Formats: sequence, C-alpha cells, structure tokens
Amino acid sequence: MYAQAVSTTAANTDPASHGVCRGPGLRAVNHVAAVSSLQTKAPGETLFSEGDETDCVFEVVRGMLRLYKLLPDGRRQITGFLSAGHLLGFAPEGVCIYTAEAITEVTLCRYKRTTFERLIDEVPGFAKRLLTAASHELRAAQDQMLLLGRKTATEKVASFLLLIAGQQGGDRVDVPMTRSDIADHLGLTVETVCRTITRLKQDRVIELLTPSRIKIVDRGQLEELAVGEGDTGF
Amino acid sequence: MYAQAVSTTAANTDPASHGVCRGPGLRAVNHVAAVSSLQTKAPGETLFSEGDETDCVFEVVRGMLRLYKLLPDGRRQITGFLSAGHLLGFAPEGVCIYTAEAITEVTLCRYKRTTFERLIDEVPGFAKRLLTAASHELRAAQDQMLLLGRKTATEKVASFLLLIAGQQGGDRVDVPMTRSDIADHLGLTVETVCRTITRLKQDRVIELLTPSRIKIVDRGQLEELAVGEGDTGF
DNA sequence: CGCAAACTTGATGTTGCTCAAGCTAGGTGG
DNA sequence: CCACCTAGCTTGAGCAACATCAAGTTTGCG
Repeated sequence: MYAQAVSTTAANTDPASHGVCRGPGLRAVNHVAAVSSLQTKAPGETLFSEGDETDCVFEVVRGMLRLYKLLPDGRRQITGFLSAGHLLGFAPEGVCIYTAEAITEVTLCRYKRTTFERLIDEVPGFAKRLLTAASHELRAAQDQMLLLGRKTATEKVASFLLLIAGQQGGDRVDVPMTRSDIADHLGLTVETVCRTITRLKQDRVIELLTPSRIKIVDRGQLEELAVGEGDTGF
Repeated sequence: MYAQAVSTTAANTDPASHGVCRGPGLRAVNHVAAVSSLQTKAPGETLFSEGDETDCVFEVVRGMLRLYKLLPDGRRQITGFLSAGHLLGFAPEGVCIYTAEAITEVTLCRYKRTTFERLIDEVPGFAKRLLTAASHELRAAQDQMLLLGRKTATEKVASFLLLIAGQQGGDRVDVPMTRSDIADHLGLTVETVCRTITRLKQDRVIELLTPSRIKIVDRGQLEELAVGEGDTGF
C-alpha cells in the first residue's frame, strides 16, 4: 500500500533530481531494520511483474532497478530507474502496477506490507518522511511527463544525461542501463538515442569513454540543450 | 509540503482512473473544516504559477483545474486535470513546481501548510489517507508516462476519452477543457486531436453532440483502440 | 447580430521510426 | 592466451506519423 516508488530520505533540493537520494535508507530508521530481511537479485532478474499480487514493500539497498509498464503488443515504457535509498511498494489494491527488474546486481530489503503499515502508525515522523518522499516522486513524474510530451529527442537525451549525472555528482557519468532502456525511458527508439549521443559527441558536448561511461565536457551547453535553448545547429 | 496533487479519498479501484475520486473531500474530515477557508476562481484565472513561493495547500471543492509546466520557449505540458476532491500542495521547498489555472469556475478550500502539517500529526489516520491518495496519483502519473512515451495519437485520444468518461460514469461525456488543453495533456497538437476525434466520429466509435459533449457509442472498440488492439483501419 | 475564441479541415514539411546492415566489446571455452 | 560469439551499439536509407502553416467554419457570448 501507500507509496509505489518513493525515496526514503527527505533532503534533495536538486531540481533536476529524479527522486534520488543518497542519505541513509529506511533500514537506518529506528525499529525498521528489525522487521526487514535482505535479498539479492542478479542483473536481468525480475523482482515482480505488472499484475502480480503481493504484500511486500522493498527498499533498494544497492544497485539499480528499472520499473516499466507494457502495452499488449510489447511496447515498453520505463517509468523510472531506482537506485539505493528508493522504496518500491504496491498499489493499495495489492496488485503491482509495473514490472521491476534488476539492471545491475541489486541488494534489497523486504518488508511485509502489514508490518510497514504498522510502522507508519507507531514510528513518529515516519509517515511524514514517506509523504515527503512521495512528493518528490510526484515531482519527478511531472518532469518526466514534460520530457515525454514536449521535448525533442536531443532535449530528452540531454535531460537524461544531466539527471543521472546529478545523481552521481560529477562530470564522469556511469550509465548502467542499455541504450534500449534509455530509449524506453525517453519515448524514443534505440537508434535515435544512439544518433543523438553521437551528435552530442561530435559537437564536443560529451565524450564517450566507453558506451556506458560518458564524460560531460560542456555542462552549460548540455543544460541549454535540455530545455530547448540550444539553437546551435541542433 | 508533502503531496503535490493527491486525491483525498482512498477508494478508487478503476484502473483507468487518473487519480479522481468522488467521495467526500478533505473538508469533510474531522477537524479539517475548522482550519480552512473557501475561495473561488473564475475560468482562466491562475491559482499560482510555477516558481511561486507559497505556504498553502488547496483542495478542489467544485469545478476543474489544469496543472501545467512550461519550457522556456512556451511549449506546455498539462500534467493533470483536477476535479472535486483533489488536493494540490507544493514542493517541500515551498516553491510551486507547476502552474494551476481554473478551467471552469472553481471553488477551493485553502489551508496553511503549517496547519496542514499539524493535522498529519494530530488526526489519526490522516497521514495514511494522504499516502494512499499520493499512491493513486503516482499510478496515474505512470499511466500517463506510458501514454506519452509509447502510444499513438489515436491511442492517446481514446485513452483520454475513456479516462474522463470513467470519472463521470456514463457514456455521455462532458469535456470542459479545450482541444488545446487536451493536446497539451496528450503531447499532441490541436490539429491532431481534432483530426483524431473526427476519425473516431466517422468510424462510429463516438458522437459529437457539441464540441464539448461527446457520446461514447462503442466503448469496447474505444477500449481496444486505447491499448493498441484496434487494427480496424486505424 | 456581431465578434472573438475555439474548432475543423487541407496541403505540405520534418522529426524520429523502421528496416537493414555492420561494428565493438566483453565474456567464455578451447 | 586468444579467438570466437553474442548482446549491445552504431550508422545509413527510406518512410510515415504527426507537426506546421494556412484557411475556413462553428459556437457561444455580449
């Protein structure tokens, strides 16, 4: 019940942040560690699928997940990438509304939903924490809607790179997800993502150290491109 | 703080629902009416703008609002339409992350954020209510991401019509928003929305009683079209 | 009844998709 | 250790869906 995918720490004032947080996770909260259990998933493994009935809430302790929804013909929309500190729960009806899969090796902390609900009542400030986290998720979702509905391919890719760079705090960005994952998150095709990255590289805005390791060369330019102020040939 | 746009009642099991609820609003909750004040907005009036600093939380009592975000060049994404029973608050940082405007005449109930926070601590079950509501909003946001990122124009329009029809519970749907609003919600242009509606009309899936009053003639067909199973000429 | 905003329709244009083909890298087994 | 093998990445050519630009038409209100 409750939040479907929320971060578990309050502080994150970075406007570009997609719901990420790097403080201590829920497990660090009083009373919580005692009622949880740890588990691990290998890359590609499914945590649960859209439509599954479950009664668990998970917290990501380490690694990265993708959450996605599918259309009947297989079109996929990745609604978010979750890293350490994020919670993923379930619809109030107890039916999962998205599939969750490990991208990297992932360590998770699992709670029974009933236990989780009890914590809300018993642990002071816990509910507020969750509400704040949910609020951040909602904002991230709205940013993503603006991206999906109104941004061009270049703007989408630039926004995405800045977002994950912001999470990692540096100009060398590690990209654990595939181009296909990125495409399905941005509402593009793999080919368009590739071509766009190539153009950014050619324009000396970024460098590709390896396909999954990107260096941001001109952050200012990238930021302009992300909101459509980049009329320098794009 | 807390939820940015949440409905205030728990029950809504309709999977197509975009966070709407028709139970009693927050104002009906114990203790709450006493600390709130009512106000009214005319169609087109702005409640607050993206970037504004505020310390209020609103509940929609009557009428409909649009929430949107803008890009620097004016491109607009409407992240949601809010009707009676919905809450709209603010980013935890106290800065609005979207603009809220009245579509119809709107009656609102306003709370100080500090008051609102106190209620979370003092009123039993209030926090859980808000969390459930936030969870529904998050689900609606994820559905919208799937729509924006992966659906075709026809699928988008069909999904939208079913969504507002679901909120109104009948086959005659009142569409208070303009075509331009619909376009900016679905990530399309006005012209594409018009043409798509025209085609649905020609195919006897819907009828246009007036431009803002639509009758669903073949709901089954519309539902198939909404998820991409409509290979009947579309 | 007139006016302005909203809606509709048509002709043309462009972005990003599709289909097709190579390329690269990292992991595995001989 | 190296060479193969496969998943993922990249690039190209052509195309289609939707956008843009440009008129008209309807609607509802003053």
